[in-house]
Amino acid sequence: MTQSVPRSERASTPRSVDVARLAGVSQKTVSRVFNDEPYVSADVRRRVMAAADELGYRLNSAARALASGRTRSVGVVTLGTALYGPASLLMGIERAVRDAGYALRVVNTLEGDPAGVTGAVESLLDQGVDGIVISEPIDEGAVAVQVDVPVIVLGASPSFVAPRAVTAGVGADLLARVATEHLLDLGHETVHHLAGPQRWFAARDRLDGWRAALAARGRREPAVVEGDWSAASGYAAGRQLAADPGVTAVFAANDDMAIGLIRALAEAGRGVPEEVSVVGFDDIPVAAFVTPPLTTVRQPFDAVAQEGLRLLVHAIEKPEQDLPPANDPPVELVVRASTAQPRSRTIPGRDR
Amino acid sequence: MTQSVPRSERASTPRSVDVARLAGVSQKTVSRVFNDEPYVSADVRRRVMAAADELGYRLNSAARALASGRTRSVGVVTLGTALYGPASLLMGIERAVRDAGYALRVVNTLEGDPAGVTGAVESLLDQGVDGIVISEPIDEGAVAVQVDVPVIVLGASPSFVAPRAVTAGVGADLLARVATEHLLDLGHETVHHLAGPQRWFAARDRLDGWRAALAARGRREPAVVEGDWSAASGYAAGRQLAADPGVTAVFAANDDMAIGLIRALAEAGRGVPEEVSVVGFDDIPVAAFVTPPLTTVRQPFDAVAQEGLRLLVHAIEKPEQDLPPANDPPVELVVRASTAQPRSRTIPGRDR
DNA sequence: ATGAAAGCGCTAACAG
DNA sequence: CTGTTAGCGCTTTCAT
Repeated sequence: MTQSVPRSERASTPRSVDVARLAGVSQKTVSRVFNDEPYVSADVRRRVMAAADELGYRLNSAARALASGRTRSVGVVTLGTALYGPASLLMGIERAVRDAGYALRVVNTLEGDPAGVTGAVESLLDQGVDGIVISEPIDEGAVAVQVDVPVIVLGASPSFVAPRAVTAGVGADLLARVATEHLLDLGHETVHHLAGPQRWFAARDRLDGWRAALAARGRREPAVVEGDWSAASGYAAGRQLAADPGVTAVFAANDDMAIGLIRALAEAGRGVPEEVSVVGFDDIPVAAFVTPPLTTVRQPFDAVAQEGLRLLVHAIEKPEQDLPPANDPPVELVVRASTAQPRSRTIPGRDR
Repeated sequence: MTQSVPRSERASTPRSVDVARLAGVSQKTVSRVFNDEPYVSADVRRRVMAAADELGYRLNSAARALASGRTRSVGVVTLGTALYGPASLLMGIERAVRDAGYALRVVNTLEGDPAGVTGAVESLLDQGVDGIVISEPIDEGAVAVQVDVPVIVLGASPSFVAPRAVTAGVGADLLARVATEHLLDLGHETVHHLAGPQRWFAARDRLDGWRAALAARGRREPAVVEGDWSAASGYAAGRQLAADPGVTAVFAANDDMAIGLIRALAEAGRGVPEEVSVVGFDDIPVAAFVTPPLTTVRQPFDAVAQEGLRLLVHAIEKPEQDLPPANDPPVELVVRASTAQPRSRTIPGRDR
């Protein structure tokens, strides 16, 4: 006999057949109702829903995925840091994914992880996602996997390559350009740059924007100082920059570094903004409340996430169509008290 | 004829039968190899792996989940904020989940979301997770769903109820107690508290710890000022507290609020730490670099996540066994420059 | 507008 | 140590 109680208890959770039986319809009809398919009379739909409710029925996503070949989920590869930028983007992605009707699976790549992005993507593929978001990646060369689902890279330069991959930009270069121009507009001869780690695309973009702004006005390009995003590295850079009297304006690639920088400057007796102006990047929550309140650039994380997801979902659901045009997210410079005109400008008769 | 080409192209991805055929074994053996089951000869294992490699075979997780009844994934419900604390915890959870061999699915509950935690849990259940982590929840009353998988609540007081739910504590009350005692030890008569929003368990725990510390020494308990975690709310609270000359020490429930508070105090001419000592909570990355460097309490996010996951995995994999004892994560007070002895103590010919 | 039948690719249970 | 058989609960395809 094979009629015996199969697997475990069997008294378990209800399946669609149970609902069908109770509603007096076929199992397929239950499926139709739960998938919002057409050709189900309002009455039947109601009866099915009632039966499902009574039983506490829940669609089995594994069975659904197996039968349909789609998991209705997207995976995101993140850097695994609580840094304000990446964390904000992740939250934006979660929201956008959910709004699009997908579930979200997350895999981090720890810095220094040998498997890196490739390993993370692989793990997502094992899980069977319908699409992949790579958030703020660092440069590790191309991803060495055969990826057969659409991939979108958020916040990387378009040079990031992968099959079926598109890029949706934070446009950090533009933002960096705006920050640099603000300093130039105030009258500074040139602007120094406290860059992020150059393995990060996000850091490189900011460097590019800074460079472009200087070049556009024919200004001298000072040597770049590189930090690691941390306030501590900003502090170290600040000690170095404080020693150079030619430094009157610094654009830091993120707010944490800017804060460390300002502290080092202050300790060295070079007040901000009296002697040196500083612009940060991100507009972290405390930026308006540190001393001095930080002029910074705000990134539109939610907009970037939404935009990226729009493209990804399009690629998933309409594979044969071309991608819709990308919309550029808004740019915002928040001017506070850490930037001012250079001294030589405010007190004309030479420097003070 | 049913022999015609079924579903789509069929030239698609390889399945375990394909691997089996190529390796000259049965399909079940392939399954054995991929599940690291015993009783497979080294030779067969090698052949199977080689065949899988050649074909680019990947286990189909949906089929596996359907057949086994387990998804090998855990879901996490988070608050959807980039605040340092919650974001750090999330990263810790991701790591712990992956280390435990599970995949991670994430659902946020936006503050003010009508569906709330219940909706988030529901969505995780729809996705078919094996276990659920609820991270740093806010109080919405009990979760109104029939949950048939283990649930662990991170950073909530044990009063949070749900079927099969256990709590792994951040032990924020203990940490808050340490912070308060530090201030008392410095000689302050009492300590004011700038609390977080009381709907958050995390905020309540800190309040409790503060209260306990005062009570233990028989100190007067000043009125609590409540903020919303933001530096802006800390600033507002600071303006209020600055007006009260009796305030010589404040314990803020997080660093952001502490920073806003310090700014307001400074603007009101009440220097930190000369006139007022301030302790924060979290040790955010910039805490050491703001002015003055912030004395704060560091939460062991990774340890909490690991500990929580250990319990959850135990509950998933050995449902009939009792939970192992919980290990209390380490406590750390980071003393920097925002705290000092009160003036009245340092000036008179008394102490020192 | 509804139903019947046939898998989706894998693991479980039991033989050998 | 290895293979056989029977589903897991749903969607697909094709009838009706």
